[in-house]
Amino acid sequence: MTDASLSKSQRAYDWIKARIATQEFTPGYRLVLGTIAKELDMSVVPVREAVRQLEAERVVTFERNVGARVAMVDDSDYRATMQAVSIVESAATALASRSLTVDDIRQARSVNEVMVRSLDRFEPRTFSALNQEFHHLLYSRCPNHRLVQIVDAEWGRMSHLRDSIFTFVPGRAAESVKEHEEILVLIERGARLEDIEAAVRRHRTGTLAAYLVHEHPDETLGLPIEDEARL
Amino acid sequence: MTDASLSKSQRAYDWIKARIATQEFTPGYRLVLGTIAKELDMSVVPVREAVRQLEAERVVTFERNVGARVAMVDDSDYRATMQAVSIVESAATALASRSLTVDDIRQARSVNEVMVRSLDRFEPRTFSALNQEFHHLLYSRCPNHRLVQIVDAEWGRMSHLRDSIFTFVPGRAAESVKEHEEILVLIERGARLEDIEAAVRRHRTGTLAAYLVHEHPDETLGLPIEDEARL
DNA sequence: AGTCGAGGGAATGTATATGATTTTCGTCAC
DNA sequence: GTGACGAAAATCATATACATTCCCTCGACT
Repeated sequence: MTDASLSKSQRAYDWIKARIATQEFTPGYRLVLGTIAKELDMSVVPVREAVRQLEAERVVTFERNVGARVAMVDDSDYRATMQAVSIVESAATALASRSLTVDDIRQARSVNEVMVRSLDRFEPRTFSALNQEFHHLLYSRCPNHRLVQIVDAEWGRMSHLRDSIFTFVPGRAAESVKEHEEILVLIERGARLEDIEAAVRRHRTGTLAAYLVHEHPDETLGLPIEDEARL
Repeated sequence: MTDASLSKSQRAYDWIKARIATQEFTPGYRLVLGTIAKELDMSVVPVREAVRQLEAERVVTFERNVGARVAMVDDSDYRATMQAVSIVESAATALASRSLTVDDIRQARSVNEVMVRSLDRFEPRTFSALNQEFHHLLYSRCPNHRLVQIVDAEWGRMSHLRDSIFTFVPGRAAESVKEHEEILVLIERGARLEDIEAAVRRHRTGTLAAYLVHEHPDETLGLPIEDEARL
């Protein structure tokens, strides 16, 4: 048993989520309550509860009297989520900037330096993990805890369900680490919050735009390009 | 029976949520599964599921082996949520602006005019409902559906759990409707998205700040005032 | 080919047992 | 008499097994 101190529904939750994270359950996979229950040696009720929790997180989709399957993330979903992240995370980073210690900055810079060095033997998954770590260091100190929660939730969902954006656009990596350093400098200088926010949003929007251009050259986020760039 | 076509857990969900909305269940109220189950003439399982859905929406808090109670919204929670709304909604409104029809604008303006006329016999609840309607008209057309979901969720939670902000600061109402008109003009003119976003955010931040000054003159959102104003 | 109906599989719901937590109450020390 | 500690009981969440209901599939019949 994984941990007897956890409730069964919690164990079921962790178990399912782990399978999704390791791609053992890929998007579209049918989650059958009875099967999972037998596998975990429990009745269906805790499993059902776990599944509905995951539904609330939008990690699985659920249909009445039919069942659950691992959520599909189509492009429009992906773009929408990433744009939402860019908006909320940039605000959170700006709000966090005044609470960052010199040690926080040092840590973030050291992560970014690892990213720079990793550009040679480029590994999208590793790079993405480092990228997430870098950004998390910068926004997680945000005094508005709710903003942090929103960013973590949205980001987490994507990393479970989708490959890293750098899998599709490895060329963006070099530009990305350069912008990271610029953001760090802005924070160190105590730049205006709106400038920090704008810089982070441009950085994130740029990465997303690189993906869009590469994968879907004909589409935008639903707006003329010139507007796109401004937001 | 309310509606036989709904699942029991759905009925339980609606029933509980309605009670919270009508203040019959006030924050802190203990939700006892068995009692609710008997009241609704069903077993505890659907009730339990409904409660956990509400937990996922952060409308109730849940403690293992103890039970659920209607969530308390303390000031810091309230401020954090409202700040998050101001950030996301302003972005959503800007992104929606290009999709608004002249009829949408006309409708919004007419709602705002009702608000203006209601300033004489001021009713915080009614005014707040109109306010929500006004803003919803402007952001709900946002092509990024996720942003709309986030705003709706956060806003909905507050209106269930808390009295309108205008209950505390009725004096803000007049200023508010004036800013609404300014926002409408910006949208009509096809102003830059960043300007629309900034205007909406200032508007919302201003309302929140009015509340803070009134209720807690000594506190800020965790930042020096000058930074506060900028974001 | 299209519709109706039977059957299997899986989700939903009930009744009941189990287990954890909180409260109550009685006893003992001060 | 008052306060504190501990045990027992009540309360309620958690989990199981079983029953029911629903949806989908597949095959027969028109």
